[in-house]
Amino acid sequence: MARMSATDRRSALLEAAFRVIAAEGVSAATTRAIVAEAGMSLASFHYAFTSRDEMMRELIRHVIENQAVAAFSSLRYGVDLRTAIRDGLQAFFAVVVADPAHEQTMFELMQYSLRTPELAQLPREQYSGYRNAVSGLLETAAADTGMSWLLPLDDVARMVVAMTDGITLAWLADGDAAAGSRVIEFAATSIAALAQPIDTPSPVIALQHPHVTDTAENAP
Amino acid sequence: MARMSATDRRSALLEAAFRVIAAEGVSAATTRAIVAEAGMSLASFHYAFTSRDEMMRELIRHVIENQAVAAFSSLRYGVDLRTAIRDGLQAFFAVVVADPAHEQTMFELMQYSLRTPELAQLPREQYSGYRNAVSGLLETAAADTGMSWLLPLDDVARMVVAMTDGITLAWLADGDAAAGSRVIEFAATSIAALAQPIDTPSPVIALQHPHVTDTAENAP
DNA sequence: GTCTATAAGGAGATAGAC
DNA sequence: GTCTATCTCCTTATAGAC
Repeated sequence: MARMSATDRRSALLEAAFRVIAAEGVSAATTRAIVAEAGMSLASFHYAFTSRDEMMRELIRHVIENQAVAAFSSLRYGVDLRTAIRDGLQAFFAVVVADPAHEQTMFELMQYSLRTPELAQLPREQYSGYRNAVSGLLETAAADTGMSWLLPLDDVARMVVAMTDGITLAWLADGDAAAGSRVIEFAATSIAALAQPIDTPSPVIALQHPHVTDTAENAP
Repeated sequence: MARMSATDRRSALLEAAFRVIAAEGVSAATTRAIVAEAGMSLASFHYAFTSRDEMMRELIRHVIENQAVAAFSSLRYGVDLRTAIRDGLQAFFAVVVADPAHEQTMFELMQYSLRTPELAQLPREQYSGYRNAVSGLLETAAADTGMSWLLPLDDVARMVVAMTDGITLAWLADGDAAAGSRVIEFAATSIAALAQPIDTPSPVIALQHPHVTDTAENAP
């Protein structure tokens, strides 16, 4: 193999590892399978990384930082809030359906992190990142349509992330994309109902949320 | 080890396997780890099962058939629909929080199934089972409170299952149980809004669901 | 029927030639 | 720097004593 900088070799191996995992799962991502995918010799792997564990840590950190929530960004203007949310969710779902292995890999890497003590806090950062991205979009969407959220923005984002995860997982399980789209239609309505027109003088609290059960946090 | 019938030995090994997976993940569930957990010798494993693969198939079939959705069943009577749904969701979530390893194991076994060609159709049955169980509860809850669903019951169940999956996954990631409970409060309101009083003569379609995007099913 | 001992192969990691 | 060849460990599975 031609000479490559250590940095390039690391990148090439990380990309190869992701492809192997997407195609065959984490358990199939052996060092041998990864170097074969990257077209390198086995020794090159340990020249670039001190161990397979180190590579997995790097891979997970990388995918968490570079997660493409870009799908959401296709916000249309001049539509009502529900339509904006609906479009965003359907666009996200279309990306999932077009590349199911990618989302499945994200779930697998999350499981791997949760099972690896030194990586166990990464999913927390990952979900915090999801919520931040979604919060920004929700804020923009509400502002553009003259609405304001009746709940803390982060909680609305939590609900949106929960819906996308739930719909994605169900689709990975049963492959019924039409049903996923139907659920998105209802979900968009539900989420839009968590906002009210901004020019309403007296805040109308139409939602019931009498009390939140006291449940202690666990120690992840 | 004392004599055991082959059936008892299989059951004991399946339970031991589940415990090992719950504690350390699928990748740690080697035949050696499983027989150690069950207090047997390695040879006993292959006396009960022809291979580790066969044991995993049996384990997954078993957990899918015996999944405890019993948590939902704590339906209170004499309350409104939203409260009934809220109670059910909070009861489910309390079970998850009390035994996180169990839910994590269910997700891991689902991933394993999806990655194993001959088991790849099991998650479909699993989710169909979830929806059937939830549908029954939703039907009862609506009937008891004099309400009727504005959407196909199966679609409402889909939304409930998506919410529970999404909330569970987020909690496994970040351990914020209070946030999970808050989302449940909002979700219960949203889901209850998909029903209307049964004695309303003219059906009031309050929901917007203009059109469902045509998305073809994938081939799982 | 249940065990110990071992076969056969795949894994991560490294030595040492070039 | 990059390779081939190899070390060592751990895996599933089985042979054969009892």
